[in-house]
Amino acid sequence: MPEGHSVHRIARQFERNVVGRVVAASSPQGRFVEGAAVLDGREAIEARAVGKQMFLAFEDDVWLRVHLGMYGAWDFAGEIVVDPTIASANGRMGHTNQRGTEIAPIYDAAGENSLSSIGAPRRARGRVRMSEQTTGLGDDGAAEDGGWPPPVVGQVRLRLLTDVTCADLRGPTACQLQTPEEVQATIAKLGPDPLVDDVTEGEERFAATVRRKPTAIGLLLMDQSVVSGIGNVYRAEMLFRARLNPHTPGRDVPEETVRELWRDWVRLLAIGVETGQMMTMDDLDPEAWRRAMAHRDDRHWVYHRAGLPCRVCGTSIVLEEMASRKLYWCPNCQR
DNA sequence: TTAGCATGAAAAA
DNA sequence: TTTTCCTGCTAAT
Repeated sequence: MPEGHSVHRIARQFERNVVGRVVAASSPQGRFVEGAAVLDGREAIEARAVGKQMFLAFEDDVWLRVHLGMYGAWDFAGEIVVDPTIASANGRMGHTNQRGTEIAPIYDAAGENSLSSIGAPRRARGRVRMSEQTTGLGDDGAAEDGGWPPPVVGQVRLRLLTDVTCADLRGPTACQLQTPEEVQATIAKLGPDPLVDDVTEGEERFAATVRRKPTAIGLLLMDQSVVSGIGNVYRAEMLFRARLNPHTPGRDVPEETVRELWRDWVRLLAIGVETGQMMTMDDLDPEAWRRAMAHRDDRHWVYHRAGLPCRVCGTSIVLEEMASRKLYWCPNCQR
């Protein structure tokens, strides 16, 4: 259930482990057999993330578009080259066994192969390891548990196998092949992404869009055509950080506040990509931060805190449905 | 064993 | 605005 930061990390993972290699593609689940057949035997050329979507380019202008939706996840196994920023993230956390980390080796029953999952928190357990040079990879012929390739577990829509890395995709909302033109069309529909677009131009686009809409800002932040990558957690947290009432029509939000929202997203996304965590209480002092991170439910200002006292004013955090998604906010701080 | 839930979005109405 | 789809975890039974 990734928001934008996770998708950028996934793309980074593909760049390090899959791009530049020929893949063996298959659809163990059977629901992407034709697409897998097209990809099979092609070299991956490029990985690109825009908002919550990832695009993987292969030889001969064949592109794979993946949107994980709420349930999707990529599981990596084998010799996984982990981005060095993960080390700094872990160092900052000060934990070796935290929950909620997006890249976490998981050991199978044999205790040999390591698996790493990015995307859904359901896989986010186990120890974070800095050096991912995995042991236990059998020779090419080995097909037993703990061997190579790893056994298929559960519903795997698409498996991309290189000589040393296995990437399994499960539960995506979208998984399709596209032409370069179709990729461009998909991207054209998306609002600015701070890690894709020039941040100054992005700010102008975002501000111009928001300032002419009568729609509630709480809806606009979730609208991927307005701004890319923000999901339900970041929405709630950003509105609180801006002390902004979610129901305020976009056109009524002061210009400077709109721009500050964009700059906050630029900041939060960068932190999220670097750490793999949705750090929205980044202004806490180190000790408070340590305490907050020790408990999964202490990480947010308002998200998932319905009925609990606001961290700033003590008012009970409100939970309401907005466009059939849960919205958390403080009616006192966010006027 | 089952029901309910989740960091999403497109189609249907 | 409501329904539908995608998957797996967890609390309740």
